[in-house]
Amino acid sequence: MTEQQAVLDMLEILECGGCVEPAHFFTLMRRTFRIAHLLYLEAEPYADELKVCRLHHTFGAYAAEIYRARALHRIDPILKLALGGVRPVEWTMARHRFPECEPLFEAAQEIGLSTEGVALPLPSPAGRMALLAINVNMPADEWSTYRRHHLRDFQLAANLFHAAMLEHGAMAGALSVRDMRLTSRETEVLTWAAAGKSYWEIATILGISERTVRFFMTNTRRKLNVVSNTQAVAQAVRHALIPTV
Amino acid sequence: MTEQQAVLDMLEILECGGCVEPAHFFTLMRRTFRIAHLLYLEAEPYADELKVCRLHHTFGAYAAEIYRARALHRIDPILKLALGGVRPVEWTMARHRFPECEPLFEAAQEIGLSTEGVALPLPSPAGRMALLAINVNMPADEWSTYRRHHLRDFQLAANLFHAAMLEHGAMAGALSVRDMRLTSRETEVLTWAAAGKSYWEIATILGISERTVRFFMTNTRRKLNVVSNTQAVAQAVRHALIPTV
DNA sequence: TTTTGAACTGTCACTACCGACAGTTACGTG
DNA sequence: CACGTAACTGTCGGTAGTGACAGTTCAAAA
Repeated sequence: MTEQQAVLDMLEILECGGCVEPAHFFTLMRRTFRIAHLLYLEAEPYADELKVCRLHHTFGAYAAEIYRARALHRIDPILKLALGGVRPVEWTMARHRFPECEPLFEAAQEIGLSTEGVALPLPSPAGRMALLAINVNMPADEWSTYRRHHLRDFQLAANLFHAAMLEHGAMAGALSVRDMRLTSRETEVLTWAAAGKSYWEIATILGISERTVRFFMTNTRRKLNVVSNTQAVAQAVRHALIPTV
Repeated sequence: MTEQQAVLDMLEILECGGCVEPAHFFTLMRRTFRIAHLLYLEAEPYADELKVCRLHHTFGAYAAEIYRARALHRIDPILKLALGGVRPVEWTMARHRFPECEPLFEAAQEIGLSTEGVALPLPSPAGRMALLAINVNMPADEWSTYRRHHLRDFQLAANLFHAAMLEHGAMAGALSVRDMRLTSRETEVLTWAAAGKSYWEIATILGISERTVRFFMTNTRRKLNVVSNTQAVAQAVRHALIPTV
C-alpha cells in the first residue's frame, strides 16, 4: 500500500504540471517504479525515414553511440510499431515478430542492458508522433505481473509528461498562428482549392464569379503570408484551418 | 482487492482488442467503475467550429436533444479544453473558470444529470482530436478520492478504446495510402512546392532542369491520384508524406 | 452617423502550370 | 542479358494562376 501511495503521489505531481524537465521526470519514474531505463522520442515521418524532433533517455552516451554507429534505427521494430500505431508495444513481442531485429537485442545484451520493456505510443497534433520506452530489469514472468499492475500508471505518466513537453514546445510556434483567421468564404474557397478544383470550378460550385474566387484566394495568401495557392493549402492543412474532405 | 482485480481484468480485455463496439465498451466501463455516463467524441476543427466525425454516448436521446436545441456546444468549455489541450479536464474546474457556461450545467441538473466528471483528451493522427468524457454521480469529496485512484485506469482504458476506434476506422482509408510511396526526389520536389517555390526555383535549388522538376511533380500527381500540385500538397501534408518545414 | 469589414465583380498583362509528345542514363534483380 | 525502376531532359500548345488597376453592396460595430 506504500508503493500504491507513492505511485498516486507521483501521478499527482505530474498532473499539476510540476515536472517539465525530462531528467527530472526520468528520476521520478525510476524512483517510483522498478524501471531500469527510459527513453522519450518525438519525431515526424520524412520519406520513409524519421526526423527526430526531441530525444531524451537514460541509456547513456555509450549505448547511444552503439545504436547510432550500427544504424540500429533501421531495424528497430519498436520505433516502427510505436510511432506507427496506437497501442503499447511489448519488446519481447516485437523481438519475436521481427527476427531481423536480433542485432538490436544482441547489442543490448552486449553492453549489459535488459531486453524487457514496453513502449507507449503518444500521438501528437500535426501528424507528429512520440513514444515513451520503458526498460525494466527483471525476469520475464515477474515483468508480466508487474506490467499488468502498472501499465495504467505508465500510460498516465507518459501522457502527462508528453502533455508537459507539448505545452512547453508549442510556445514558440503559437504566435504566428494568431493572425491566421480566415473568413468563412476564404475557408470555403481554400478547401475547394485543396480538393484540386480550379477557380472556374469553385466559382461554379459556390455560385459566384471566378473573379470573386480569386479575390478570396488573394486575401487568403496575404493573410497566411504565402506566395502561392499551393503553399497556402500546405499551411492551412498543417494548422488545421480547413477540414479533411 | 476484488475491485482492483476487476479493473485489471477489464484493462486486459481492452488491450487484447476485445472491445471495438462503443456500446460494449461503455457497458464494460460502467460495470467496472462507478460511472454514471460516458461520451466519446472524435472531431476535427473547421473554421472556429467543429466537424464531428464520431459520437457515441450514454446520455440518451433527450439529453442530446436538449444539448442540440439550446446550442450548448457553443459554450461548452469541456469541448474547447479537451479538444484543444492534452491534459484531463475536470468538469467543476471548467465550470468555475468559465462562468458563461452555466446554462450547460443548469440544463444537466434540470434533466437529473450529475455535474461531476472528467474529460480525457485523446490526440489522433492528422490533426484530429477526440475525447472521452466520464460522468459520475457522487459527492465532490468522494469523487476527488475516487478520481485520484482511478484516473490512471480511465486514461489507459480511454487510450485503448480510442486505439481500437482508430484501427477500425482507418481500415477504409488505409488501402489508398498503400501506393502513396513517393521516391526521395518526388518528396523533395513536393516539399519545395509546399514551401511555395516555383518549378524554376526548385530546379535551381536542386541543380536539375525545370523539365525534370515537372516530371517528378507529374509522377507525384499520378501516384497520389490528384489533378493539381495544390491538391497533391494537401494530400501529402495530411498523410505526413512531407516534413513540416 | 461614420466607419469598418466581408462579400462581391470587371479587365489586362504576365507568368506558372500541365498534359502529351519522345527520348537518355544508371542501377539492381530475376 | 533482359527487365523494371529511378533519375533525368527537350519542345509545344493550351489552360490556370497571379498581381494591379478600379470599383459596389450590405450589415454590424464605434
